[in-house]
Amino acid sequence: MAADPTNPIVDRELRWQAAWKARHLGRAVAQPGRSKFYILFAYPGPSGFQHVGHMRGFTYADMIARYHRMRGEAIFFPGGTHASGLPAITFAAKVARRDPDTVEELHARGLNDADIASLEVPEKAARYLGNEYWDLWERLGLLMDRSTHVTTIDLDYQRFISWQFSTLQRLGKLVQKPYYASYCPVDGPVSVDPSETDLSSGGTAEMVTYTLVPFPLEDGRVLLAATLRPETVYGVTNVWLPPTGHLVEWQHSGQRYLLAPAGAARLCEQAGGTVGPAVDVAALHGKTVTVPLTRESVPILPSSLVEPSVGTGVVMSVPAHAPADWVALQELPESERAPLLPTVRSIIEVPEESLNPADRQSMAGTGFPAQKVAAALKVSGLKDHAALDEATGHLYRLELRSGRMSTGEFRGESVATVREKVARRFFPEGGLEIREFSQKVICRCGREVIIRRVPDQWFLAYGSPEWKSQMLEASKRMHFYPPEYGEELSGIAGWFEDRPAVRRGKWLGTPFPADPSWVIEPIADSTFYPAYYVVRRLVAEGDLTVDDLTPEFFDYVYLGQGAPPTSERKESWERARREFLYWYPVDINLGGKEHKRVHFPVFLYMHTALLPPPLQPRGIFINWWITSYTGEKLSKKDQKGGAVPPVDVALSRYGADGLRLYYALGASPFQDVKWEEDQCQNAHARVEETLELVLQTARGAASSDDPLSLTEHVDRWFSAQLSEVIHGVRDAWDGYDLRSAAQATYVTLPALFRRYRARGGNHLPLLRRAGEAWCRMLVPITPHAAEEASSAFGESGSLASERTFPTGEDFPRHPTAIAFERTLEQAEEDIAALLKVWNAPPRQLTLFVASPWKYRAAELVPASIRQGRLDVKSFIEKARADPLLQAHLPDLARFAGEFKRAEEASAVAGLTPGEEHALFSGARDYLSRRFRIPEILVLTEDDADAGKDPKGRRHRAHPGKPAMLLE
RNA sequence: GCUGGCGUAGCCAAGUCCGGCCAACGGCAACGGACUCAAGAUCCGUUCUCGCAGGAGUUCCCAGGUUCAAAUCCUGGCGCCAGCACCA
Repeated sequence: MAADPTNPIVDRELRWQAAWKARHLGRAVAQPGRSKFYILFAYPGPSGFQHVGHMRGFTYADMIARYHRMRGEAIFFPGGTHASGLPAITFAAKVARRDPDTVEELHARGLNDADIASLEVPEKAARYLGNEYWDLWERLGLLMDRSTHVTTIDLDYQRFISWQFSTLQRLGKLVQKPYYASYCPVDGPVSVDPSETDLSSGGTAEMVTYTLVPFPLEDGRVLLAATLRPETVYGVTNVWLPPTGHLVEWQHSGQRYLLAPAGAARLCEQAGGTVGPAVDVAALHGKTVTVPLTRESVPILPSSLVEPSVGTGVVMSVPAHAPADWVALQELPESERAPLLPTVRSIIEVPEESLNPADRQSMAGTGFPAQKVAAALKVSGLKDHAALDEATGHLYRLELRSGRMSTGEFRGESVATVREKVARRFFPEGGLEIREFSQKVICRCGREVIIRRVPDQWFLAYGSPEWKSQMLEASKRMHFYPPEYGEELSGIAGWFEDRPAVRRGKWLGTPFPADPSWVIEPIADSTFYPAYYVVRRLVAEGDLTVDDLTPEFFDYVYLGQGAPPTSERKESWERARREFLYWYPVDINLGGKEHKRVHFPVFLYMHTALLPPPLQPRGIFINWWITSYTGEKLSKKDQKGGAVPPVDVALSRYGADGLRLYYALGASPFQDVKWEEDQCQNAHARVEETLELVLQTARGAASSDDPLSLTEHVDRWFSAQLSEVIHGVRDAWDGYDLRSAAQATYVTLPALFRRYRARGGNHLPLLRRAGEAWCRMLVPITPHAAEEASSAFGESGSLASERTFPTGEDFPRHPTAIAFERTLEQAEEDIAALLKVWNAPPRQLTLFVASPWKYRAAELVPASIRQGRLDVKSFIEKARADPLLQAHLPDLARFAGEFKRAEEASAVAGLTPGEEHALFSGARDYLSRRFRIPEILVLTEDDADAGKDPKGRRHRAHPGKPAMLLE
């Protein structure tokens, strides 16, 4: 990736990045006796070029790491790429077919045709992209340790994964059982997912599982119907077969079943058995079969509703509850229909009160449920597929959600629970099912993808109650950002089941140690890797070799079992063990919200299985996404509402600091943000402004460690505010409240400096100290600007990034100064309000400070508050006893109500009349400038006479709230 | 359907856990002003309604409820988004 050094922003940032590198700031150095901080983000899969959305989380990780570094902790911030599975293969395939966008990107990055051709090899593509990612991270200013860089297809990583799986197997975390996998007869296992890496069509297909229901004929053969609603067997009136064509015999466990050829072929793949002779359907029409459970005899009838390619091509008819069956029944000739009608019966009831208004409409009228729904949705006949499907789906959901059986042995129980119980009755030795895709799935090779039973699939036993509770137990001791995720996790654990751990087929990954014909799947091999980063660094530095990475080595390093093999390896092995114990556990694992359901739970599962409690992870941080205007997760192709620039373009426009501030300031991390380039532009401008403002404070006095002695009000106020803001920023960082930290540092502080200047403040040593603190506060979010500012202060010997974060302790606090200033601010608001309704340009403003007796009265207010309100009676009592107030009793009654508000101001401020007068007198120039009022007078209520105040406004004055006269 | 999340002024987005300090942080955009020959940048101000005196009225998806007091708590409704299994 070519960064353009002629761009001044880029140039500045490259310079500081080089400086960090020269001082090895990203390098993880264990410092025994000092606390450490291990943070990582879920490594990305090398599936293409990264965009501004990906960088959001990565940048948060760096901000947090940088803050911890400034708290004096040793930092471990590694990174890698996850090439296992399909991403690299997908990318290599795009290169191989010379996808125009991909080729253009590669050319733009300076690759020639030969380079591009080499990327057709997935492993090479993965390594190339991995390096690109790292370059990009460094350009963003992330201070990471590049010696940890690993790709999951590296040999050493595979050694590690191999150990992980042998160990899991030893611990009994792997179990073998049958599994139904999508499978191409030519290419073997394929993945059915919307990205269609393996497919030419059908990526959105879902796997549908039908229950099989046996209907014995008199001759012993069994018609095999397929259904999604086995509980409706109690309402069967007949069996449907296609009008023409043939069925085949399927012989399985000693039975002769009859079903359509497509279904028989599927069952052979999924359950075994063999296909026997064909049988013409016409020979079956009119015969009778026995309904299971009810033992009734019902006829076999032809109907065009049967689709031979779906299910078994045999359908059990339940006219009362299946709209299609009802309609088919109506379309039968009268001679066949008449005898059937009396047998139609409802077997499921939906209580009236569980219907919502829409349901109620569809279930209006009389008749059977299927009849009513078909009528409500205006189903015109069997050919009216759209309406029929809708009617079927509607009734299916309604009865599943709220229906109860009204007949049979499960009478009164809910449909949802009865469904499975009934299915088990048909085949006591274990239910027969047939699985198929909801739409045709075609492999890249052109063959149709089928579902095949894999009898000996290995699973990770996440469903195991002990393992599950171990995992949840560990999660209770963790910190989650946002905290709600902790709660959510126990919900996720509720449905988390065993997951396939390995598979056969073409994808990248580590061979399964127990049987190398399997490859370990990509989630299982990407959740314990934080442990490997520690070792990887030592391999990269040459302290360890790939040959060292034996199972015994990992037992020794991670589990503390065994001993180094030879005396010359002893030291290296021991060092690896020490480093691991130093850096572990993981303090924060950060990832996008897509990882909530799989990656993070498995990350915890793996750690609880393999490591003792003290080494369990301490925290998980989840960031939401940058989305496009349509609310979709952002991708480069989705550019509605404005083009999304590639990261390097965004970097040259807004700088790394601009982007970083955008991420931090735009929204809380726990919220999707719509991509708006204006916001970036603004963030960039704000960085430059802030830098400029900091640089201004650099001029003047030299640095000094002496305590500041402040005598002027504005200086005291400024110092006190700084102390408050800095403490607030520290608190925000401690809670990883990035947005508040950013807002205080880049919005509140600049405003504070401006007001200080506007109020005439110019205490150089104070400004100097404030500027130095500010520089360091800029480091976590905008590190390049921070270095630039810091160097302007002439601080040498160290970089801002290696200093400590300000504590605010060296700014004297003056609580009353803040309250005084607030009094002034309140007066400013009042003046502004007056000016708003004042037409002419103002000539003069007179401020009247309240009479001393009002201050005295205000002091009595707090003692007279009853249930949050001023109790006027007791207030007057108290005043009556005070000599100063006796003369003003009538006024007191009039002002009592208003005192409530005015009291707040003066009680906080602790103002005396003299102080208030001095405060406003001192602010005359400032107010005059700010409001463009030529003349400002400050009088007291008592020393003004009626001639100066004809409307008597001066009597509105309260302590802390002067009366005003605008002329 | 299940599970989770969300609905705040023109747009983005804080606040909601722990009710009052909220006409509601911040940003964008727009408008006015300063500066300028001009534009841009920058700075100041305004942007729910009304008001020639610092005030009043009406707001935080909708409808109820609790409370002296609700964007915030409770009940019901409407609407939007994501994940749902091998896909990292």
